[in-house]
Amino acid sequence: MAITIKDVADAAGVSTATVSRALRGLPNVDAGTRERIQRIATDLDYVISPSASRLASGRTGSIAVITPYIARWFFSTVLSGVESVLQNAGMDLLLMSVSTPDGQHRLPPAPRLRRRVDGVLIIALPPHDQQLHEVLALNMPTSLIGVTLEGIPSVTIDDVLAGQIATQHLINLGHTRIGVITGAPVEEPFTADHDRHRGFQQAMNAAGLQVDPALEAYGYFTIAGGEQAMTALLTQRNPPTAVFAMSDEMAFGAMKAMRSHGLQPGRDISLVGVDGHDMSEFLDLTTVVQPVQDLGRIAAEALVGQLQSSGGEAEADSVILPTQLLVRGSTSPLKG
Amino acid sequence: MAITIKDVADAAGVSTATVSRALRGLPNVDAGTRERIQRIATDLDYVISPSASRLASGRTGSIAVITPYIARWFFSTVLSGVESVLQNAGMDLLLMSVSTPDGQHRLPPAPRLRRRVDGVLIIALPPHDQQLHEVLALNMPTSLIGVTLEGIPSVTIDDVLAGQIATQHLINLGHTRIGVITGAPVEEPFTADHDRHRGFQQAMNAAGLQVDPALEAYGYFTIAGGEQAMTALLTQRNPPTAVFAMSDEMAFGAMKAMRSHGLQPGRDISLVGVDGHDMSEFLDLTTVVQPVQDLGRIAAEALVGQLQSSGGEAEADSVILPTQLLVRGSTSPLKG
DNA sequence: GCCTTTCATGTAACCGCTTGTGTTCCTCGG
DNA sequence: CCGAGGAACACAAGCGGTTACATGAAAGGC
Repeated sequence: MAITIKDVADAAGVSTATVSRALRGLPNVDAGTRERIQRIATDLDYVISPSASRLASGRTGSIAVITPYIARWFFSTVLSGVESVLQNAGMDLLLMSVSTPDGQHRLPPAPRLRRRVDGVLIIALPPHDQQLHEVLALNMPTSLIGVTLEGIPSVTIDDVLAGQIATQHLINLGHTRIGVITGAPVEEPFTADHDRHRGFQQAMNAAGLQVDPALEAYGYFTIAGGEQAMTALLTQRNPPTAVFAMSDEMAFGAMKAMRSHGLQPGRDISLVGVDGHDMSEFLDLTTVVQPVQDLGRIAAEALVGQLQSSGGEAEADSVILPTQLLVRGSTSPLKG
Repeated sequence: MAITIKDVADAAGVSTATVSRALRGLPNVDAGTRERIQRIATDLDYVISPSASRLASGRTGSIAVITPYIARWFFSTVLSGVESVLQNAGMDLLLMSVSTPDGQHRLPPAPRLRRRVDGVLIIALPPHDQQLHEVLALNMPTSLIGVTLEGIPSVTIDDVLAGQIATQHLINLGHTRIGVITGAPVEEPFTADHDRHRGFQQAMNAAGLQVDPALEAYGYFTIAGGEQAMTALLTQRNPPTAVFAMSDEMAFGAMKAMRSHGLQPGRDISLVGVDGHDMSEFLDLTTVVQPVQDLGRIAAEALVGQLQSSGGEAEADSVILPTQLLVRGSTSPLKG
């Protein structure tokens, strides 16, 4: 059997209680004793049993990250931000994905959370998602990333603003027939989606421009979806001269569609995305950059902080991180 | 306090032992009793305490996934495959990244593994990586993904073959001056890297072609690295007519470099990658597709299987998954 | 009809740590 | 010189399950 706290205690000639306190840095332990215990623990190659510690203390020292997708750029990038914080905090990161409309059958996450984690981080689940609410009903410390919900701490960007900035950029370039590639149909008012669209409309209205319903298409936040959406826009009787894609990946798809139609992004049609995806630079895509990794990092820090000062209820504050328009070659002034 | 197994036992008028057996599906429990207990447990909204269960049983029901990168395509895609399997198996997935040569300071994973997980999945750590060996020294059930190591179960593709296939494709198209963009310098014989290079050499030799050392460049498996490498190749006095990039992402970078030099992939220079990256179709890149998600899925299945039939030592078998050349527009016959 | 199995369940000893409640021994002010 | 206060530890009762072993009843064999 592996060696236990008892072995350390015996070797040090103290009680297990003292070892426990010494090793965890609690007060009321003589400096010399503590040092000796630490040395002995090291010598004995002692490792605390997390299960025992958790059972006794009631804290699990781990937090769950719930996400609809793992392999998509946005989500994995957020995840990497979260991971770095949790690693530094010495907490375990339990990763679990949830079923998505298009996805396979997955177990709902809520039952697997109870008694298993101290807190939950949820990445971009739509605000009315059932599984999201099941998790919230658990009433454990939770932080949302990329979505806001009344009363729940969250970290996001200002999606309305992002939509405005992108659209305004196109307007500034002289475009008036501006198309938009959104995520999913309105049945699914995914916050980012919805808010960016509002920003789009506000910018258009402010400029006195019409939003032509024929110039809206759904791209479902995927490359393939963006391609289809752009194809739909291009086959209009009167295609747009500029397009706002609500994510870079959809913009990539849109670029492909443009090329298939013999059009060149930035020359024949202007295109702006949102994200600051790794590949956007490579593809010379103008985009509204959001600090994706920071989204995860800051949410994780907030949650860890709340758990550690676990005394009072955390004031459910929502953090809003800044975005930045990055102009590249995919947008250019409207020609003649 | 949350309700415990004791409460269920009392409500059912049986002992906690019976509840434990009934709920876990162990034999020697009357069907009626089991059913009644299950119903009561559900009614009471009972959830087992993982910590208690783990402490008592000695099994943690969780496995760690160790990876150098979380946000890169290959790694997050493997991870998604792993996650789906573990979720179905009802196991917890602990995600931890390790320090990389270029990375920040991170705690070594080995100490955090002991007594905390039942098994470990390691994604593409170089075979001689110190942290890898620290983990292996723990001597717990482990499976490698994307790397092979004598005596350790692993799931990979045949990287030599992948290198051959890619190179042979270029040779078949009539190319003779073939450049190669590898990962890191030989100090770091990352398996995939090294093996793909061997495949490259074998194909070249078999065709009686010279491998010009001047036509080798390091791309470090990143887009930016690929771009630099390609730039280096293009500024040779006698540039290659075709290039084998050992990963799609490096190939993307290479494409960018080519465009910067006014060259078009597939017309002026042929380019083939390895991976089957999401974006490769979009960029019309010829590539050797590997089943990345399956890599993770199969490794996870093997590990879970080993843990469940935990009796005998698992025969440390290495699974090799097939690859497939996907010819697209980035490669074409050598022009007169 | 008696003895051996087999099945269903109970009993209770852990699993390894945390923490509230003592107990001792100093230190210090008055 | 005495009592109060506090620092440094020890004690021991959990935390909530699991599981080896014991028990009793029903079933089966001869």
